[in-house]
Amino acid sequence: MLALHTPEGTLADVASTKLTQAIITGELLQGQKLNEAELAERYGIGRGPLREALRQLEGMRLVKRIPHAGARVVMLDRDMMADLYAVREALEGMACRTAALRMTDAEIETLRLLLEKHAEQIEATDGQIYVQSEGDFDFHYQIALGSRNQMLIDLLAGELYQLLRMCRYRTSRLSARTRPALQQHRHIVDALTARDGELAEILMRRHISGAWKSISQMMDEEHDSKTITYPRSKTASGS
Amino acid sequence: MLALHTPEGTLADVASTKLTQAIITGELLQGQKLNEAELAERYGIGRGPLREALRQLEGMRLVKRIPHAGARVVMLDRDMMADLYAVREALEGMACRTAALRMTDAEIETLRLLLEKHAEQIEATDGQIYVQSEGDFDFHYQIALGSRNQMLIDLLAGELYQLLRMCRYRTSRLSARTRPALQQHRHIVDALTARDGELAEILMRRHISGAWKSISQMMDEEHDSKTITYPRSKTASGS
DNA sequence: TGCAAAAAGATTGTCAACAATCGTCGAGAA
DNA sequence: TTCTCGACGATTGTTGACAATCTTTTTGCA
Repeated sequence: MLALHTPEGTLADVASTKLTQAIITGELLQGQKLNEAELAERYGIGRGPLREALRQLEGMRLVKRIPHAGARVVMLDRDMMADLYAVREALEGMACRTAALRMTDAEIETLRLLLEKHAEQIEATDGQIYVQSEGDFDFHYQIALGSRNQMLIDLLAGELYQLLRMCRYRTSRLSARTRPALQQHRHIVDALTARDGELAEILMRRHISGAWKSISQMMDEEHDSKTITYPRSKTASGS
Repeated sequence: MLALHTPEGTLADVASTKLTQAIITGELLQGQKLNEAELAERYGIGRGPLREALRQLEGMRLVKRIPHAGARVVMLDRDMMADLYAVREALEGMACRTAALRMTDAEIETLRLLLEKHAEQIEATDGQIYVQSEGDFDFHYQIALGSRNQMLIDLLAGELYQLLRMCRYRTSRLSARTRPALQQHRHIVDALTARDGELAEILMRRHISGAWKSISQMMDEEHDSKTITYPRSKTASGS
């Protein structure tokens, strides 16, 4: 009983978790075709459970299935990321406003301590850790929990955050705004402490839209240097 | 080639659609155990596709699966409905604000015509149709489409609206606010026409939170008359 | 009589083979 | 040479049987 060989119960759920990880880390590339037989082989399971896992990932918007044509890893292009951040802003803004009313004093205090830990990590690694690590998600996740809205929690934790982590892996070395982000987090906690829901929402929305502006801008620059513009006309795309 | 016998391609997708309908209409009761073999028999398919359909419904939050214990229809209790309406308010408010900027004049005009059709139906049926029918969803769905945010559209159309329709079937005869609702819809279209995103958002949020207050209040009254309070103490609950 | 444990039954999870469908490659005609 | 049609191969969709797990019933003991 040293180590339970499967983190969750069924093979389909295990496969679902592993696939999620593989997609987020980029081990499975964006737009890549997912061959059922090959994946089943790789994870040592039958195609039945694997298909169930794919259906689950489809629900999380990590893969797109087309009947009789197979599943592909979702293409997280710029438009989709923009949509994602817009939805996230609305949802987390609401979470923050609600959390200001419903979180216990103890929970808010825990949040503040969490930020202190983050601050230490930032100093220790000179600004590297905060954004890259999952630490940032802890903060946002704790606030989602604080809203006491189970549907909102599921929505954020189950779907949006997976896509968001996928964004991060793609753009991790682009954005290095760890210190301003931490400062914004601190201000949010202050608003929560003051039980000022409206302010907390505004700060959270600004925090998220700021993050998007930063990422968006960095993508522009990256884009210009590489010039991977998608072919807008069909000028001999074959060769 | 008169009629394609299956609306969608795979059996799993067909089953998914049928199950969704069965759950929403209450043919499958809330909290009811879903026996795989029995359902597969009923729909004339194997258990494989049926299990995939269940996994898909789980993603839509219409059923809750527990490993090795089967799937049950979700319990749409009052708390969950409150959560649902809160999330919906945030999401549709955002959709409305964005739609005010992105919808074409033609689309807004179409919306207005839609409302006129609704008005006729209301007069013809003396206030019955509007809320009960899917007509209301058309309006909200069109605005979601107008946001041009695919993620938001999927979220609303694919998940929240199903649950919402489930609410309706449970509380359809409770709420009869068809005329005020139509009037609110008209004001929203006016705001869209004026391209006033902020006002459009406010009006939509008020519309939705008003709907929830109405439903919530009616549930209270229904509740009091029936007195189905959950047992708060264990006073011989067995008999 | 009441409780606990074990066996029986039912249900879910998994697999491997079969059928249906789609994409591709090549042959033939314009 | 290029387009179309048809056959082949590969992949997905589906099924039924088997294994693992949970639930219920029954039996034995205190």
